[in-house]
Amino acid sequence: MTIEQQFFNEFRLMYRPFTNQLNKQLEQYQLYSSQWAVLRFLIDKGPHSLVEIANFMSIEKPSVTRLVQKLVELGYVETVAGKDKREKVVQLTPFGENIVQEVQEHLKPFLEKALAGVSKQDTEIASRVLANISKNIHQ
Amino acid sequence: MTIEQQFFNEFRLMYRPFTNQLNKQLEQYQLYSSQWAVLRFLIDKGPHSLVEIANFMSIEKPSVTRLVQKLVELGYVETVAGKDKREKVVQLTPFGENIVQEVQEHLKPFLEKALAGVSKQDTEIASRVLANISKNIHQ
DNA sequence: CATAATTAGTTAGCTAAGCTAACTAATTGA
DNA sequence: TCAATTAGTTAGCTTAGCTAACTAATTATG
Repeated sequence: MTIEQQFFNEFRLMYRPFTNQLNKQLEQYQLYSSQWAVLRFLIDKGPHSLVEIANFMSIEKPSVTRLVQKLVELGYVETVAGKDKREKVVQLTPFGENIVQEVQEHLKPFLEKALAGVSKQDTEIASRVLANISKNIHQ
Repeated sequence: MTIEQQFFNEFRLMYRPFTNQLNKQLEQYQLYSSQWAVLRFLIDKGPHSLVEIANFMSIEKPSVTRLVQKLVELGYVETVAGKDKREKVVQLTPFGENIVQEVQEHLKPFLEKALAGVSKQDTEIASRVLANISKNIHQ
């Protein structure tokens, strides 16, 4: 087995258990990891349209529509008119911003436990490797 | 954003595009990435029962039943009696072994392209980080 | 040793997290 | 001006799981 194969193997083996555990951590906020990813994007990069969210997350527009609909229902985000009459800009509500802060705090020990025994340097390297792959794969 | 958050962010952002592209690569063999993961396990670790496959992949037994059913249909694997009358041991057919070799070869350039610009050392580090997380997360 | 508990596997039906196709409404460009 | 493009939606499908409830076989216990 080549090192490339090894890497993608480990990647796949980690994905499901991690996402399951993350979803458990998010349950009390009525969030799934996919919805949380949208909130994370909004807090990190500010308000964005649905198409921009879709592009960033590499998912299709209808998927974003549903994620955002759910987050609106929960009162975590709201949509406002964009520069177009077509465009809808999604932004966090004040309540949503509080929730995001709270979730960040709540997740901290979980993420730290997941990375226990891994040095900052190695975490950074792994992070860069993943970003690099995204870049290589894109298009 | 902490480095831990950054890492898991990159992880999530990479997952879908990578899996989509991998599924495209596997299409000509009538395989999905989940089925390919089973074949990979069998070629690497030899014949195993359904429960053993489930444990290794961190998925539930019914999910394995379906994956294996499909692989049997394709003629890539067969099941033989285990030491028990209950146990079914899954093993590659000679045809399946050929296919796995062929797929490995076919995927090589794809995986190399995905990891282009990443050093062997960094790939290894990232690989170890992922394995470490799997270990930390496990139950 | 009989029966209770456990284990391997299956079936049925559900869910998360996407997808494509086809549409409307608004905008842009030839 | 009207054709093409773009933002967003709805409907319905798919992958890759899941849980609950079951059968058949095995193991442990009173």
